[in-house]
Amino acid sequence: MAPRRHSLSQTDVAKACGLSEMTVSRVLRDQPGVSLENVEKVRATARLMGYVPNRIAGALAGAQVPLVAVIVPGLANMVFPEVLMGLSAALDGSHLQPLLGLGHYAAATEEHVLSELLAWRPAAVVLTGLTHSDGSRAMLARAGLPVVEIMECEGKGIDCVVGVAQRAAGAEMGRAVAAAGHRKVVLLGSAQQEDRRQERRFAGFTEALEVAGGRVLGSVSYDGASALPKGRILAAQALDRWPDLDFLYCTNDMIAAGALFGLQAAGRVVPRDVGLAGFSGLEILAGLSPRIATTDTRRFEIGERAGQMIRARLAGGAPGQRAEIAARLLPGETLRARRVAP
Amino acid sequence: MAPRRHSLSQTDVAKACGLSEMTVSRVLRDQPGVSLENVEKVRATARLMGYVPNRIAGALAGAQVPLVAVIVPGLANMVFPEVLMGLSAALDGSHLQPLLGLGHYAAATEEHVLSELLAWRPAAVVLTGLTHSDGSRAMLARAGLPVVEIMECEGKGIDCVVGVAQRAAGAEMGRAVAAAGHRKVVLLGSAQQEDRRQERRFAGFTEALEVAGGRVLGSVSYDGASALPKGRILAAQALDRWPDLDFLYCTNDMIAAGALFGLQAAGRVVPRDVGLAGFSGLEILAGLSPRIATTDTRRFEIGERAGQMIRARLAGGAPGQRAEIAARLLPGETLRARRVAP
DNA sequence: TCTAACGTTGATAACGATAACATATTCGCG
DNA sequence: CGCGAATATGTTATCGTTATCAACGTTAGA
Repeated sequence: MAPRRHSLSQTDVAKACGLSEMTVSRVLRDQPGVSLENVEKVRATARLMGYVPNRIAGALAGAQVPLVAVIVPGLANMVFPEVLMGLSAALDGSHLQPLLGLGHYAAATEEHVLSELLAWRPAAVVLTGLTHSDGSRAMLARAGLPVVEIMECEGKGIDCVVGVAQRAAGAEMGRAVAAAGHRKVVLLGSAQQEDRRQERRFAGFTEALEVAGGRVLGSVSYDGASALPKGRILAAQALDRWPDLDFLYCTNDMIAAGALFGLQAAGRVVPRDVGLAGFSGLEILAGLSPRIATTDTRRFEIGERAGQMIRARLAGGAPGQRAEIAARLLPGETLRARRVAP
Repeated sequence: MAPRRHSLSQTDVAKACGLSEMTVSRVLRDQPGVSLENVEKVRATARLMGYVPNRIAGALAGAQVPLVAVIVPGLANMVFPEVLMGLSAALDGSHLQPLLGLGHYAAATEEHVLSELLAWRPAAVVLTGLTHSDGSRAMLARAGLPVVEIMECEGKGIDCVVGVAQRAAGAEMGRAVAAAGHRKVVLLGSAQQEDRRQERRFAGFTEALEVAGGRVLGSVSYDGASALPKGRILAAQALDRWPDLDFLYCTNDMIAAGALFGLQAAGRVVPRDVGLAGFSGLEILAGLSPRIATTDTRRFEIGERAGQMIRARLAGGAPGQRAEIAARLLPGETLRARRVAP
């Protein structure tokens, strides 16, 4: 209707109340030191006028910008959406808003996106993984704000770290696989560069397996997005190359599900002939039969914990906090019986 | 190291170059009218100093806040993550950043989140669906900014609308199902309140099916998140109640995949005894066998188109744009042969 | 009665950028 | 050679809020 030239400012509310802007500001931020009478008058007037405070102006004037920059590599596979839900849940109630950037699994892109997000002078930053470009590190050092690195927790972080111990998770699965009597394992991995997490997991797995008398015959990997058909193809390749394998350890559940179909198509009975395990605990596959062995990495909790850490840091908490979320082994039905006959 | 009192402003860069702030500002925004010599000097100095512009200040001074408020109901099922990826792709290259809010499938929450996001005075808003509370509508009217409503496109929007025609998509599947010779159909739906989209889709499906001689026997529905086990349970319930059904039309692919397993567990051959179809075209299930008939709703494109519309509107384009993304029927292998014997 | 302390309010100056206008400087052309 | 146009730069005011400090009225204690 009317030309929305200057969109209803605190000044307007102040005038309408016959009070100063400062008093209005105090009321709207729940600061103490305003008479009850005026608190109510301001609240009522603001609501009546439909006034929404301008955080841009508030941020410029105030000490802190209530924004959290979040950079995740992508949203293609439910892992990071779940993290975001956890983060969002933890941030609810504070006035902090997540500002989302996608790093596309490349440190160079991450650096570019980071500079774009830091331009907002956010109160805190959430990054994925512990590997970042020198440029990114320099920017973060200059900005001097709370940083939370999520997903991994092996290695030195910039500030706070929340993640699952990939190596330990891999090792736990390695022990379980060996204990179930599997001996000749092939790894189904992603060819994604810079995937330290998979690397660590596979390393821990391999070591634990070998200690227990098993052996990794080799690995095959895919590139591109993970999806069922990829797993099927990889399983076929693995069977072709190592016909006597008796276990497939897959880098994620989607690949594992595809591999399951691939094994069945090749006439192998799971887990009698060949067992398999995935990683992530994607709820989406919870109903498959047989239930695939996997490691639940509790992504919602990771996001939630990250959010809590940020709030703690902004409330004056100490830097350098670390939280290790314990990954949970879900044995499912694709490992052989736990105990081999004596 | 040094106390980060005032975090490196344009003024500092200007001083270092021996130029005015205005010239620096112009260079950093790629505005014309600065000598090549000074452009390079400013760029070099800014990079050297590690200067990152402050968008908060820029936004307050300038006409427009380069932020897009995006409210999606949730991130639990890949639909909205895919939309976000499309949106993010379309926004790349502009300086627009998405500011994310979760509406949790409730109009009241949406309204609250909307007011929180509008406090940032974003340049545009993206909302899900065409159903919003009066409060939300009032706020948007007052704000007077470009609004894009996504996913649905049947009905009147606030401003721009991008979506698939749910009714038409349902009808297309209805015709295909009837043409494939299926006659006795049960609907597997979600009990989610406020799901207009499913409602329209089922209505279009039912009508087209009946025109072609088929019949909907009834429907069963679930609540909570959609997942494979739910589909399996629903399929069992449906078989129990209508033993002679010969088709299941499911509200999404996850449910359909579960239903497929449920049917197989009950000894029905798909599609000979019972056919089925899902909805969404979740890439994640692309490798299942038999490939499930579905409707690809092209969510990435929806997000992308929304982003393009926003950029067009902000560049002075006309309001009220509408884009209908054509849903794509993917017949898969769970419909009977297209032609029944003559 | 006077002063100190408190509780409440308001005036003023930032915050860091940009819009709009003003001011050199250079160039072309009659 | 001088004038207008174009180019390049600088000056000033402003965006809407909050920090800071000053000022007010009131009450309690000396």
